[in-house]
Amino acid sequence: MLKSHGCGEIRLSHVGQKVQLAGWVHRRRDHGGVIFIDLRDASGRVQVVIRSESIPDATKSIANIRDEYVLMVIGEVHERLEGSRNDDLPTGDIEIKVEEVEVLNSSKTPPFPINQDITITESTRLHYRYLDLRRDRMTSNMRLRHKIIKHIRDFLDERDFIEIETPVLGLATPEGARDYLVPSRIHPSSFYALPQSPQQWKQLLMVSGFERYFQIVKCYRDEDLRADRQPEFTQLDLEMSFVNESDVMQLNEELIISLLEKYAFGYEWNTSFPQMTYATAMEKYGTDRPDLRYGLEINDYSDVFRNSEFKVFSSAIGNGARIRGIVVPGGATLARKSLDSFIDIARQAGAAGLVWIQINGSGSVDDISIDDIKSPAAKFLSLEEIIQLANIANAVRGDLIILAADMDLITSRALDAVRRDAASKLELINSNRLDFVWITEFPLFEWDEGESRWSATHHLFTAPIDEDKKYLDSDPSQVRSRAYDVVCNGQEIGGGSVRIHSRDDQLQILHLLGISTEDAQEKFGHMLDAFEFGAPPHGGIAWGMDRTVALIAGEQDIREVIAFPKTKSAVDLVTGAPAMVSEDQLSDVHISVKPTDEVNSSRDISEEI
RNA sequence: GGCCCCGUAGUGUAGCGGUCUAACACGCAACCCUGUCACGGUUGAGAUCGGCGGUUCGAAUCCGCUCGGGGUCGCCA
Repeated sequence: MLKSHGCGEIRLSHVGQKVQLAGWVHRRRDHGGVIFIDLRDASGRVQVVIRSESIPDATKSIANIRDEYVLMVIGEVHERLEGSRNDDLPTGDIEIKVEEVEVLNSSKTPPFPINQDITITESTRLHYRYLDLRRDRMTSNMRLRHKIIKHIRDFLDERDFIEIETPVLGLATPEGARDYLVPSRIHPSSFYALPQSPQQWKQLLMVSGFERYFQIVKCYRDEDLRADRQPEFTQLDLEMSFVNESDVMQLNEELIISLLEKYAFGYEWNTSFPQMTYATAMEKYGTDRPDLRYGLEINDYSDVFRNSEFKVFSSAIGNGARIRGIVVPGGATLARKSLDSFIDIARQAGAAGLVWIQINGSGSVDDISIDDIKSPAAKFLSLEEIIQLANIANAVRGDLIILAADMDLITSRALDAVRRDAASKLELINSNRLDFVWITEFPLFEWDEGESRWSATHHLFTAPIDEDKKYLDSDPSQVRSRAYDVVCNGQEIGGGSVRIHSRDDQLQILHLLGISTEDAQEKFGHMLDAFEFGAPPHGGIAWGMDRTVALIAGEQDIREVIAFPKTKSAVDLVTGAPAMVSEDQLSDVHISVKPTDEVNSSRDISEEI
């Protein structure tokens, strides 16, 4: 080893010892005759002091040392002089008096500062990701990620789970996300698909009798990216036999809480997670991943307007719509601009518009006069209606009521969007909270307008709730599933279900999804066959590890907890992947590529960043 | 694929039709400095404003296209 200690390990107890350290120059302070260098390595930082008089022949080369140079130093640990300690540094009580210095490598001036936490353009960071990862923020995120993953492995190991690796090269499946394909060299015209998740393998492992399996594993989906979505991402995949939903939920709840207790500093959370049905979530929050850190619940105010003179509302109700809305406490002070932006947001979500009502003045809402009301619909609404509305809504003066009239699907989307925007505008979000909730009883199917057929909401191995099986033939929309999602602060971080384990039941679902027996046998024959050999009842869950780590790290973007993430257009800026390959490589895998006019020479920019 | 935001020295920003031969901070270079820790001081170099085209007497500033980054909808079982 080129070092006897880590820079960050040295303490008062080492005073008097001779140590050999190696690391990077984090910062230097050159005072002429004495140079202070904060030397950084993976363990932390320590101040080393170089006096020209103690190393006379190296004086010149030492003066040339710059940030990010790699040094090896030998010296004695000294207690710092009174008054020159640094309380911000764990090693701040001591310093190293250098006797020998060796420059192991020099460094160009980095493209962005390593020793400061400042905002840098995403593309520059990604291009020089190896330097970005030197920065404290990324270093601590990576270490946190490691700790979390290790904790999960230990936790599950203690509970008799075993981690089993499953294939990366697999069979493309219909349904679900677009697959990443890998051409086969040995079998012309045939392709593997990268796994969207090890779903089928883990179910087969249950048939094999392992009973408790998990895997921390990369999954791949060729879909468009988001701040919380990468084309390759990491799942904690887990499956258990002889369980029902509550067994899986309870175990995972324990796991999450044990993680939070250890790593989620500065946050508060519920010690047991509430459960909410999908129907309730949609009714109260307009979404299946509600953010419970604030109120602003959606309510139904149709009764107030059933016979209203305001035809926009009353006729909508006549056409089967409902009037739903939220009360924004203190919203009466919001400026017109904010109110207009709510309308924009609602329109983007597909609503025709919104009606907002601000209630001003003081005193009981029962004494509201028309002068207290500010609303574009003021002249269409009667005072009685507004008073009735305020009472039902528990609104007080100073509040804002936002109403939307449409079919539930539309009002849910619109009010969800407005609710989130209002919460952030009025700063109602307590950022110290982690509010977890289980969402249950999802619909098993959703109607796919584009393809005019039913598709699986969760995935096609999810079991229906027993009492709803009677609707499978008559009205699939009525069938609820035994699926559950873990949602935290408005973000889905995991989801799972109790699975189907009988061949007949599975075939029935496949048929309902429009998959013929023949296709079913071709694409899912292995599952159907396996179910005939004593498949145990089983269920499981998969968590988005990137999202989980980001949540605990307090990061909004999963890129911040992934060492080498891809850009929004799925490009790796470090290596430039994806890129064209040689004709030889293509011919090996029996592929000929369509000539493209604009064979992108788009990689040019990466050189000059 | 739709909509939206961003792109100015190495980095982060300012400038948003003429006074910009582009400003500020950090960084960088040189010199000075033996106790600093975002060290300090003096001096200096460095961008033609992502690219292309257009409007205009005149463009970093307006318009179009394009490239790149990001957000969002679709999509993501």
